[in-house]
Amino acid sequence: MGYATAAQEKPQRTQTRDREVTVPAILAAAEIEFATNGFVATRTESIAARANVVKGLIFHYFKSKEGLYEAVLVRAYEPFSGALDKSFDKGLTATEALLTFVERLLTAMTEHPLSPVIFMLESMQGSGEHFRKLGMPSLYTRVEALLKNGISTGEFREMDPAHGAINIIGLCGFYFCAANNVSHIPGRTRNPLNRQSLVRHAAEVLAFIRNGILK
Amino acid sequence: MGYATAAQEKPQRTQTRDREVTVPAILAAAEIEFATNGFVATRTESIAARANVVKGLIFHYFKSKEGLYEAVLVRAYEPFSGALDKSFDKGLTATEALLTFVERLLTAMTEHPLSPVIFMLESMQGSGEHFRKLGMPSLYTRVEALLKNGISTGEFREMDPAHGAINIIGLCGFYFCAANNVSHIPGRTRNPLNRQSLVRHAAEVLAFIRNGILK
DNA sequence: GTCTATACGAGGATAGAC
DNA sequence: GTCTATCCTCGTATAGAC
Repeated sequence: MGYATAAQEKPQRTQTRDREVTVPAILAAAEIEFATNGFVATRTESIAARANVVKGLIFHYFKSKEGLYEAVLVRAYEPFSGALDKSFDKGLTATEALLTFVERLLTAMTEHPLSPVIFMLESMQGSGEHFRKLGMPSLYTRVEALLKNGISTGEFREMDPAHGAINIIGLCGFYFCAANNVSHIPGRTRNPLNRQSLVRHAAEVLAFIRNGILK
Repeated sequence: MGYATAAQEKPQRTQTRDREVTVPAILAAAEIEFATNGFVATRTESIAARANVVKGLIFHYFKSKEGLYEAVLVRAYEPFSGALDKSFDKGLTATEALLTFVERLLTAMTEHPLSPVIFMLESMQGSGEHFRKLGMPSLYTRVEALLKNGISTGEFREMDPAHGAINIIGLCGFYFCAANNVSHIPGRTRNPLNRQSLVRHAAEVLAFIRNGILK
C-alpha cells in the first residue's frame, strides 16, 4: 500500500485494446450470461465484468443491450443452420435424412452447449420474436416436412408430424437445459456437460429416435 | 365524462377484500408472470396489476418477491408429487410402472400447463436451488431407478438409465416450453396449449416412449 | 385488510476526458 | 478505443394513513 509508482491504485487495466480482441470477448461473455439468465435478467455490468472490459464498451460496440443480444443469437445460430442445410441436399431416403439431421444437430449442440439453452430461453420468454426478426427459419417446420415424407413412404410409424417434430427437437436440446439441475442431484458425480457425457447424450438420443420413430 | 358521483376518479377499487380471495388471486397471477418471465425478470408490479390488487399486498402476504415465488413453486409441485407417489405403490411390473408414471405426469401437466414451464425456468436459471430448499424429491432419480429395474428384467432395451430418465421427462415437458414459439410459426392455426392439442401431446409422447423404451 | 407515498438501490444508457 | 462520471428510470420494499 502506498508506493507511488506511475499507475497508482489502478489495477487490471488493459488500456491498449483492439476491436478484434474486445468484440469477441464481449460476445463470448454475453453468450454465457444470456444463457444463464435470459435477456431481461442479464445485467450488462455482469457481461462487462466477465469480459474484463468496462460497461461503456458494450454500448460503444453494440449500441444497446438488445443489440448485443441479437448479435449473440445470430452467432449461436450459425453452426445450426450450417449443419442443417447439408441434410437436405441430396436424394436421401426419409430415414437417412432424419438420422443425418439429428446427428448433425446433436454434433452442433455438443460443440456449442450454450446454444440450445439460449434458444430455449428465447422461445420461452421472447415468444420467438427475435427469431423472426433475424430471419431464422424454423427448425420445426423442416423436421415436420421430413416426418410427413417418411410416414407416407411407410418408413416411419404413424404419428402426428407436428408433435413428432417438437418431440425430436426437444429430445436433442432438453438435456442441455436440464444439465444445471441434474448436476446438483446428490450422488451424481459426472459433470453432465463434459465431453464424455455429451457424446453419451447424442448416442442415447439417436437410439431413442431410431427405436421410437422408425418402423 | 365528468359526472360528480361519490367515488370520483377512483376506478376499479375493491376495498373490502378477504385474505381468502386476495391470496389465491396473487398466487394465480404470480404463476403466470413467473412462468412467462422467470424469477428475476418478473416485476411485482405486473403481478399486482394482473391480480388486480396493489403491489404492497404482495409484501404484506408473502414478505418478499422470493417468498411469493417459493409459494408458487410449492403449489405447482403438489399435483406432480401427488400423481407420482401413486405410481410407486403396488407391485407393478417395470413396464406398467413406467407407463403409469408417464400417464400421470402428462395428466398433471395437461391440467397445469404452466407448471412444466416454471420448473424448466427454475432448472435453467436457479440451478435447482429452490427445489432443494423446498425439499422437492428429484423426479430424475425416481425415473432412473424405474428404468434400471426394467432393463435388468429385460422389459426395456439396453440404455443409460440416467440419460433415459432425462429424455423421458424432457419429452413430457418440453412441449409446454416450446408452445409459445411454435404458436408463432406462420401457417400453424391450432393453439398448442388448448385442451385438444394437449391431449394429442400426451398420446404422442406415450406412443414415442412405448416404442422407444420398451423392447 | 387495503391503500398512498416514498425511501433507496440497481441498472441501462450517455457525455466527455484521455 | 478505452475509461470515468453521471443521469434517470425502474423496481423492491417499507411506513403509515384509512
